[in-house]
Amino acid sequence: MGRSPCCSKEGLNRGAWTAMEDKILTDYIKAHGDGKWRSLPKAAGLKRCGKSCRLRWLNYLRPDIKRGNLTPDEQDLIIRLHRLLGNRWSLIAGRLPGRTDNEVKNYWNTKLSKKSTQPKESKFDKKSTTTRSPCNDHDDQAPTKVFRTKAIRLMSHQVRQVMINNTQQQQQQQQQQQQDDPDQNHIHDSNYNSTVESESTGGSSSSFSFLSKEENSSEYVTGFDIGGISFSEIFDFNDFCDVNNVIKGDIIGNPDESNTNLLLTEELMLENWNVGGGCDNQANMDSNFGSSASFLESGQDWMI
DNA sequence: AAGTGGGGCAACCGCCGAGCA
DNA sequence: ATGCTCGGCGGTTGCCCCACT
Repeated sequence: MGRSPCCSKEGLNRGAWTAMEDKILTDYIKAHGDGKWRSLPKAAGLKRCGKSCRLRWLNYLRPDIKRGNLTPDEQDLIIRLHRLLGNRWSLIAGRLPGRTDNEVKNYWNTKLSKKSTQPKESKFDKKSTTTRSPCNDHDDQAPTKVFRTKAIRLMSHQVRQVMINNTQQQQQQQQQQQQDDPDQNHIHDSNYNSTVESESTGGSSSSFSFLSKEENSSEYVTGFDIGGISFSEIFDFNDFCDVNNVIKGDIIGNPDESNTNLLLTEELMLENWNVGGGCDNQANMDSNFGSSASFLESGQDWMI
């Protein structure tokens, strides 16, 4: 026996929403706010399942929904995030302001999956559950494996701030190297006391630290673990540059600022892809993006 | 003009984890 | 500790439209 349906389907409308239903739902949510999806249909006088109402609101009726074709930049970002995150559409959509997971998913399944190739699984995928790939083009490949989203979200409740430190010596080294070769990919963010060096410079051992919410301490802790998983297992410090790019542009940056930051991140990511050796470095790229996925998961929870 | 196949997209389905009693 | 409810997610389905024959 399967599980019981989320709500009785008897007497409920199904299929496409009418303009009247849309108006009722919109008016109700504007007046009372969303949430309480189970009771909402009855309260609003809709003959719809609560889940259906939620989906309709989130995917279509929300005022901040951005309609229309995805821009080339958005398409490109979807491809890259998909390589990083797998079929975790909600996370990908979360990086595309105004776009819904359903829209991203549909777009991927109908268009981008044909454009994008997935040469190999990322390191990140190894700890994942197995799901069936939605992409028929890859049916002959191993099933896509992805992390379950919520397991990682726990992390964001425990860790509230990311601090990235370098020793003074390292900073001096980097300054020196920057003078020697300004084209190299050094990244410095004084606001967050982070200086991270790209692997193209040889991969120095930049350190980074975290402040826990509980401790609320100014002491930085390195080499901590989360739920028995050492952070060093997730991050490859030598390859941290790419992770930092994501942090700089996407996490620490205000996600609501949308395209400016979004594109900035894209440029940084692309820059490192190129600097890091392009296609020859694909394995590392996948590794790095896999590592950064855990940051992406937590979204603005990382921000203070 | 009618039939057919494919693309695009909205909506549904079932599973999972969090929260709560 | 356990069971239930709820919200959220990814996978899948089915309808509509359009291009092509």
